[in-house]
Amino acid sequence: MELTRLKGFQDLLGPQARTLSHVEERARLLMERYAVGEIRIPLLERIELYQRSTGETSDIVSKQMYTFTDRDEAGTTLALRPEGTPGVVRAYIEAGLDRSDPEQRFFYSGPMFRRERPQKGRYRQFYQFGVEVFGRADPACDAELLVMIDDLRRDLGLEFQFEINSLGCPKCRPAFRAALLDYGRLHFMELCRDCHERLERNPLRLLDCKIDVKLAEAAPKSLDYLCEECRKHFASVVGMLDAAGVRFVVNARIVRGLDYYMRTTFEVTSTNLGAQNAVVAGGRYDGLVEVLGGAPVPGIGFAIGMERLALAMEAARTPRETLPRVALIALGEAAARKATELARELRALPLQVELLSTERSLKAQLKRADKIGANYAVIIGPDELARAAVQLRDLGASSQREVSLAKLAAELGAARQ
RNA sequence: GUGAGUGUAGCUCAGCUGGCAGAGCACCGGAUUGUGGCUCCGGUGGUCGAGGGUUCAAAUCCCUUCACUCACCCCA
Repeated sequence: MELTRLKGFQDLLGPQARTLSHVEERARLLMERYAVGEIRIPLLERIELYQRSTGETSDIVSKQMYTFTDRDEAGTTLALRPEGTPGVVRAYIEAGLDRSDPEQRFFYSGPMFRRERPQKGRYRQFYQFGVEVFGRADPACDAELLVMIDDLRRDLGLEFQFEINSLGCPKCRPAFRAALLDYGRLHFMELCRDCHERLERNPLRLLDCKIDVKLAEAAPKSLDYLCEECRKHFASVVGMLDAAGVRFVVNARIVRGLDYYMRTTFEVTSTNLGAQNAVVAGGRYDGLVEVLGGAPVPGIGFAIGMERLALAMEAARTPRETLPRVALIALGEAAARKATELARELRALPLQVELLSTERSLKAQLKRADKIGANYAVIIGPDELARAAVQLRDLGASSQREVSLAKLAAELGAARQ
């Protein structure tokens, strides 16, 4: 086969697709309870949107975007969205909400694209479910988002580790950054090769080096450099999380790779996911709306890695209840007509009903019923048709009895319990 | 971009120092005229990832290449 799928792209069949949809359905339900409205935005944007917001130096913008030139005269460069936040902020400003009605909460759900080397839990097209809140600078908002994630976790029956940190604001971050830079230069000879690179590009990243763990742990911490307002904000968030019963740890090494984050940042991980174990990440980005040409409105948000969450679900083997499944077996043309009508009736109960191929033998159809995991087989042939009845077979118990057509729905309805 | 591992039937894999390509599962049929699973019998199914080389002979050895997987980087 030569027309195979692209590297890092995946086909999700049956159960896999189902798990992903299930996670999305639960998240959507939660959004309703948190009064968060939906936003649908394009998959394609001008490249400048990401250059300005995500940051030129970030790996995402500098080497992971799928870009191409449009066919217009100007030759506009377009990019498939590598993340959701910039597009949402753009739409928010474009709708004039930053001026007319700044306090807004949105969620989005859909595919993102990054051209990275794929590995477990990381794909070139991946699905994110994200929430963005605008116009709220108060710590209660930060805490509420984390509580929201904890609610989803509980609803899905999973265990997560929450880690939070504060990166400070434009007032206090420069001092921290400078201290980190000094530290890096002082210990330059002891740093790994990647860290030499990090020192140049993004000193904050020194903190999550996995090689020189001791060196990273001894490095200056942003929490020690917070200004008075940032310190109060962070303490407030911590207090609210405690009060709400969210279990978390403060981890001074949680930094985000994107330029726009400030103050509260967080990362939520799940064990047994392999190396790519971050299922949710986010933080506050108070300057971003302004950077993209809007009013100075604060913002905060997070994104859920949907397939990572789905992987965690599969690993936890969280069972889901499903409707009893009925295989409808018809023998002959007249019976098939009756079965078509019957299927509709049973589905309305509701039951999962699969009408099997009416051209195959009874034996073949029963075999098929077993294969698809049906709980019951309803058999209707010429004899049954004449008596206005069906054979109701319990495939688990291997028992079978004749039931009149009039009573079938009631019988199977009782089986739903 | 870097490193490691793996490519043999639809799936999981065996195949030793080179000598007739195999097993289990799955699929189809039969044993059973309209009764699944269990059992028994039979059957379909192969570019041994691809290309080149060594050899009387290559799935096996050598070279090249491609794909997949995991990890690094980075990130959801």
